Amino acid sequence: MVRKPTSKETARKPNMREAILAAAEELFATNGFNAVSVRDIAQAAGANPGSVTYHFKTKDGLLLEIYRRHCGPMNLRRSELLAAARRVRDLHDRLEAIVRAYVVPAFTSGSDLAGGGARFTRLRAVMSAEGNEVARKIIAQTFDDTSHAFIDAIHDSLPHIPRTDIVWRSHFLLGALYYSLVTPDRVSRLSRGEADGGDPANAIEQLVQATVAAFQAPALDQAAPARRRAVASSKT
Amino acid sequence: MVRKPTSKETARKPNMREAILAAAEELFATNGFNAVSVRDIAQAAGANPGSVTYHFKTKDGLLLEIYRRHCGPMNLRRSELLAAARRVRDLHDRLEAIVRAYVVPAFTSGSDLAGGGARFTRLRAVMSAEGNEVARKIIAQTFDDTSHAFIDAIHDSLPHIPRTDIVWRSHFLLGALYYSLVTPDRVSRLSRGEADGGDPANAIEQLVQATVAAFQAPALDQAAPARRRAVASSKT
DNA sequence: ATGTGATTTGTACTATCGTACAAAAGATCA
DNA sequence: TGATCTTTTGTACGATAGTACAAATCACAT
Repeated sequence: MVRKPTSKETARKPNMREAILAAAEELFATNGFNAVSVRDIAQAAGANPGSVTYHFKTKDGLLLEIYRRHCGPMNLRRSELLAAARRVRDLHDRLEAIVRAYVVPAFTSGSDLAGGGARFTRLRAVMSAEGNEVARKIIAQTFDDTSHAFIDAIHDSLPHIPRTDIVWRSHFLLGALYYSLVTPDRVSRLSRGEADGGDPANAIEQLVQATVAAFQAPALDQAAPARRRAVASSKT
Repeated sequence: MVRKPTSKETARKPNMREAILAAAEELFATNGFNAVSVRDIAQAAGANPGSVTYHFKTKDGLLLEIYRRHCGPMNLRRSELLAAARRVRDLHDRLEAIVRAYVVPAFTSGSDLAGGGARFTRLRAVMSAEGNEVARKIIAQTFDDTSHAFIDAIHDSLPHIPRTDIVWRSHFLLGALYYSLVTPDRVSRLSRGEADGGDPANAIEQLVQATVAAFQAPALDQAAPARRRAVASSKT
């Protein structure tokens, strides 16, 4: 007995469910979790508030489903790009390729693309800032593997830099990445219109170039982090 | 007629007002604006909910007062440090001093210190992520001058780098700074306990060193940002 | 001591929150 | 067509939100 894919076991009318997910993603990403009500989401999706409860049971459940929808494909894409990057021979080129593999999927603009997309990355940034519990749990258990893989890859291409420094610098990378997606207008404002903070290609190039240089910075001596030669010499 | 400073025109009992401000700052910085209720703040400060209304009128007014309290002193401190940094002769040392002047006040741990402090910086990070309107307004009109001063100073010490690139990189710096204060535990986790993400001195050194290197990265050619030499060929 | 203005308390009001649930509507197949 | 299941709607409930306000309390000058 062959079941038709259109009827029972999947949703009969997936449009509304998808519309709610998209609306919630957009609203959460721009306003935070607590500032957005279920009614706001329903209205933005052209649905009834009760429909949200029907599909996702709770507001937390809705957020959880957004994460479930994106995490897998995004990590897969990153893994593919990372594997390709690791095959680059030249160490400097490899480093740049690795950084690019980390950054590019986060900036994908496609709405339903497997890359995850800028909107989902921005959502993660906002949830992380709000200390959202649901997000914190799913992030730690989903992204840490990927993060370790990237850190290891970077470490391989920069053997003389201690792992600790690489962790810090990749942390800075993620922070810069998040912030670029959260307030792109600030770049436009501070550059007096000369740069478009909202242009993904621009942001990616700037971020990759700056980050590669940051990774290549000399290692910090662990023992005495406070005493550094540079600033003490002439003034201060 | 000489008025005594202790009585009428100031608050008679500033303790409670200060306690409310401190509690609100702490709660907003860790949970976001909307997740924290006036009653939560009052309870944390050992005060009555009505007391918050009395001193600050509205919840927005409370947030506004927190910003008013910190912005002035923090920018003053940064200006002092920046002025000192600009007097450094060696260009590389000067760059490091400038970055340090930007970073250090943001990490100050003192509770009522003029530096502004890590808690206030974290608050700004969270408000920025939430797209808080009150914060957005006061930030744009208070911090942009300082940001421009730093950008100009960095530009002076790196004349061959276009201003646009410097804007981007200082944007990344702020993002990294924010993120380090928002989720310091992530550093500890990813480094498997080898680094303490919560240690301000450590974070400052790592951030300064990585950022100086990022600023010193070669300039991006504005015309063709997509085509870069590094990744296409085998060597640089 | 007492009056006076500044603060704190207690409480209440209205709005909105997340969620539940019964009824209506739509779809699918015998 | 009618039976049955899924989805959508409409509405309601209890909890909690921000804020207002009168009464109580406090600190201090006279």
